[in-house]
Amino acid sequence: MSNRNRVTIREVAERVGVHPSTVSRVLNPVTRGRITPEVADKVTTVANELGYRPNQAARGLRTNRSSTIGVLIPDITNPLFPPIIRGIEDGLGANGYTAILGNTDNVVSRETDAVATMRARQVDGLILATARRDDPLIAECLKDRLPVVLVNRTADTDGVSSIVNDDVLGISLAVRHLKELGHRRIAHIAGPRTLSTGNARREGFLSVMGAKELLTDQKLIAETNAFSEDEGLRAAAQLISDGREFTAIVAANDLLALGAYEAIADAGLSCPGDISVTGFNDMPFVDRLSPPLTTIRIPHYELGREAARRLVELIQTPDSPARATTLRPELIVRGSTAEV
Amino acid sequence: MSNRNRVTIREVAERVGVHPSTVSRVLNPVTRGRITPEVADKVTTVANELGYRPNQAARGLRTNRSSTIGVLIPDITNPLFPPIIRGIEDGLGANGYTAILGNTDNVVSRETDAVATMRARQVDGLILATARRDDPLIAECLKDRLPVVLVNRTADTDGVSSIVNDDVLGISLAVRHLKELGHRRIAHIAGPRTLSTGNARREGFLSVMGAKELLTDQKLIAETNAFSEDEGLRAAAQLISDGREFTAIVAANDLLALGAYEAIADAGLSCPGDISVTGFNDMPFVDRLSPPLTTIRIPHYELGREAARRLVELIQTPDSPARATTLRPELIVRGSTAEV
DNA sequence: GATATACGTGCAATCGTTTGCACAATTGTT
DNA sequence: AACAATTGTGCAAACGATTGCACGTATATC
Repeated sequence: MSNRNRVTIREVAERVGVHPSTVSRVLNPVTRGRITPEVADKVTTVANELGYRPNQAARGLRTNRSSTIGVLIPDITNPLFPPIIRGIEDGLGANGYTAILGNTDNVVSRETDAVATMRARQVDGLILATARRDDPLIAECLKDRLPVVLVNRTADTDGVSSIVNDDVLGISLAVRHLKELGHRRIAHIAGPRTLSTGNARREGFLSVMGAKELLTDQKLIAETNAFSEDEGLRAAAQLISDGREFTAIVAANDLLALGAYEAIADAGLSCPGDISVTGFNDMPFVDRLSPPLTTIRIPHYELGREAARRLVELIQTPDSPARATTLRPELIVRGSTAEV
Repeated sequence: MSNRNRVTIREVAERVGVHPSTVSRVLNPVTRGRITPEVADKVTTVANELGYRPNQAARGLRTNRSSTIGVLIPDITNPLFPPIIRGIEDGLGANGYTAILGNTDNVVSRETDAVATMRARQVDGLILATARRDDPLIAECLKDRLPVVLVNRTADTDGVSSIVNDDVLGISLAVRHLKELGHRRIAHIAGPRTLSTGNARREGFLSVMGAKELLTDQKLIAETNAFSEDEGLRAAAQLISDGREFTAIVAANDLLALGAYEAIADAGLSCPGDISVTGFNDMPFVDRLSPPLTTIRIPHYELGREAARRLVELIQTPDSPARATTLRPELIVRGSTAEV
């Protein structure tokens, strides 16, 4: 359609009686100073009158920048991600960038695919919430000098900036809380080791239990393949049926904790009467469960916001050194934990 | 950066020994038929070898299309929207389009703002989940012949396509269910009249109650200013304190129903023992509340998917007539409703 | 076998901005 | 007062893809 956003820089120039390049310079904050204020004023008023909006495609073609950032997440439907995305979009928007989203469903091929289409769209950078610990995509982006920031998860590759929650601290908050309630034998439902969050929380649990000289016992750690309710149920059921003694479960994630709720009920036990449970993430509505879930609140919005900030910084200063930022989580005590 | 996505159509052409325009024609499905299969094969293989990806900015500049769609939602953090967005993105992606999101927080100025930046980015169309019943933005887009589809909400403006849930049917499912349980005096916590969902559900309630010859009573409808838990609490508390007799509440939305839960508890009553409650939306985790919420499930993903499909159709056939599509909701019976 | 038609490909203009270079006008220097 | 330095603006060439037009060759028509 021809009349859609039709006012160009040339029309503005003609109306004012100057050359298009002058208009361009006026509209670019960096070069505005080089133009006589009088002319500049005239240009800006006419531009506003006509409702001029620079054509991003033309600009992008010339400058090889798109003011667009690709954001990869596993699945927007997972309640973990909306606040992160919101933080990212707010942070990018404040700097004139726009995000385009890609859902990967944790499928590697969809991830490479999404990155390819995003790069075809000349994204100026990438924010990845999908990183696996050994993600080849990251190295590739670094090689091509495409700015990348990891959020929520980190990777083993170095040279890449990441913004993550302090998982070790989070786990230690949970363990300390349980310890204060008198718990000594504490089990852990661990997340997948291939994900940095699963790994870090697992390591955190081991080290905290050791450091605090509480009882750490390999048999009290149940492994899972995914952060899902089903896996939580399976893992907790196994812990219970193994007959090991424990009075509390630290789950690596709220969904795993929900699964644990079910397993406990299935075994005819009660939470927190027989077994206390803690989660991780503080997802929406876990305060409405029965019992309301004691969990670790992650500053998701800030995670996203900080990732955006960091990426913009990286675009403006391409060779600034990689930095791993951790944000502090918070213990939220509710009804799923009680004294022994 | 020069080496980022550096392979152009010209390089492919040189490698094959043909003119760039030939390469372009090969790569465009519409014009591929016009060139010798032999040459075409050579071009495609070389293009693949070199990993050629068309520069979207250049293409967009020339064709005045961006393959980008603007999606406006109130707040991605509201659990209602992620599945809709996912549906939209899947639907758009299947057709080569990419979505850019804008959160408006239901603030009018942010909405106009977001539309402006999106149009500067030459979006090929807009999907609005933010429409108020009298939204001037819609008329403006229609005037400028920018394809628009409304999703989840509809507007009074005509000439615009919309994909919404069948709210009247949804409410009637809830009412019929309650009637079958023996309820006769049923109250309604209505949503804001300025939103089509609030309005339609309210109208639906009135007509169904009338049609079913159950008792409709203006005093049994409590108005709210927003779809929020607080407003639900306030409205339900008022219904209760007014001393009107009723045995069930049909809430226009799950959050309002949650507020009703609180009001019922505050009044020392029990749900469903004293008062049955139904919600609307089937948000995540309402099955984990106590009592688990009986509610109306909206096909959110399909709503989004259908909106994307419709918009693509509208882009391809700009003058196809506007169509209002309603998708059928489903009654999900859980523990918050019981026999009188 | 001559002319008409179709076909495949090349040519070149174009989309709207940005930006290095050039040039004129102004100001400063001695 | 002559020359140098500075300043403000214009000029024109990109960026990479698409597409109407033209042209030469192969095929069809009689």
